[in-house]
Amino acid sequence: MPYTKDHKNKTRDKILKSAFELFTIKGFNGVTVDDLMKNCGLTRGAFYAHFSGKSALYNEALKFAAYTSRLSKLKPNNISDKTWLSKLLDEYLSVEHINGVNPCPLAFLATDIVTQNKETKATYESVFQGMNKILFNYTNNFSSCQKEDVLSVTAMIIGAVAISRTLNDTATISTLLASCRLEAGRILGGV
Amino acid sequence: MPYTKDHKNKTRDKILKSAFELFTIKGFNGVTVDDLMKNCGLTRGAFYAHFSGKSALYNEALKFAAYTSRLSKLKPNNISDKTWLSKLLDEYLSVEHINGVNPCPLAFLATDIVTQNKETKATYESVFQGMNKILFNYTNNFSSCQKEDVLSVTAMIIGAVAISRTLNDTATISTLLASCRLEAGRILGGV
DNA sequence: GTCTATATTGGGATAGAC
DNA sequence: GTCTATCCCAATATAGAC
Repeated sequence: MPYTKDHKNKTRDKILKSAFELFTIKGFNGVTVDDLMKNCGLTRGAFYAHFSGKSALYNEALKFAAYTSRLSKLKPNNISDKTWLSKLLDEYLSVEHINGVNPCPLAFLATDIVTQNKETKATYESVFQGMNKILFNYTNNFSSCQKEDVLSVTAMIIGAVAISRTLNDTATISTLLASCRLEAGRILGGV
Repeated sequence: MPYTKDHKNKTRDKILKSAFELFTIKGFNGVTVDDLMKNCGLTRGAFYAHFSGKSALYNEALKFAAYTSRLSKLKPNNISDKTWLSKLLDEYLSVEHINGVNPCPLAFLATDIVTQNKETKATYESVFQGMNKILFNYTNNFSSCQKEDVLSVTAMIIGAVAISRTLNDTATISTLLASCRLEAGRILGGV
């Protein structure tokens, strides 16, 4: 066999990773299938052996990004929930994140989702619910904060990242991220 | 004169208003000049009598939206800063806003801005700074809250609106908006 | 200032060879 | 599974009439 199943899966993952990166930078309509495949060292024709079209790819890329995001990482056993949560917030509200290191799809694709089909919107919605569940679970052991409080923190940190990406002034970005880090920690119960 | 200067200005404003609406729904690359002009009852050719191109229009539409936004409204003299601020937060975090009534460009265009040129990004940045100044000014008389606190509130309410637009479940939207309204009021000093 | 017509470019998707 | 070649449609922008 010239092309094994393993090879196909690797190619598929390469396309997904590359697609998500490009979508976060240029948006759905700013990315062409040609861009995408060139970015993987492949050509346009090969794309349709993996995905039915660009919309289906977008949905898959969103799932892929959520699955591999920093918030989905498992907490090591030797670390407390509180310490781990603090670390996650630090990473989420970091300049590295703004600059595109393992970007959170909720923040990087936010307004782009409005133009997508029902399936993709549903995926985004469930990723959002998942993020709230993850944060809430970590707060349970040491804090009395409610699900509603977590919702407001989620909105704040997603907003902070989304806005920071549009700004040019690095001082403003740093202040914005630091302010939200403080306030988020406070709302969640002294993190 | 068959076409007066006044007529041209009215047409220009009609294009700007219509353009901003379409951009918030479909994003920059999702809107064509043809869509735009049909939405105003005009044809494509006439567009270039008003704007040098789609990018220039986007920038102008952003300025237009900021200038006519609810946050830019002047406070009536017979209302206290605190009451007015409370009203602004209520409106900003309302279902009507999510559904597109006088939308805030900061929330509705957030990730779309990343793909724009320097001029448009600079406009967005100054609108963001303007929003923070407005909120901060209203808090001065009755609260000890700092500029940094206002920044975190701005991120939260922009994030809340941007996320709410992507969600399908109306219960989640209501809870999200209400939670952020409460938290934002608390951070700003009991509003 | 606004219209119709058109030049030109580019992208999504498919066909068929290897 | 991936390649090249091609079909088809759409979009930006301009030209020239009124």
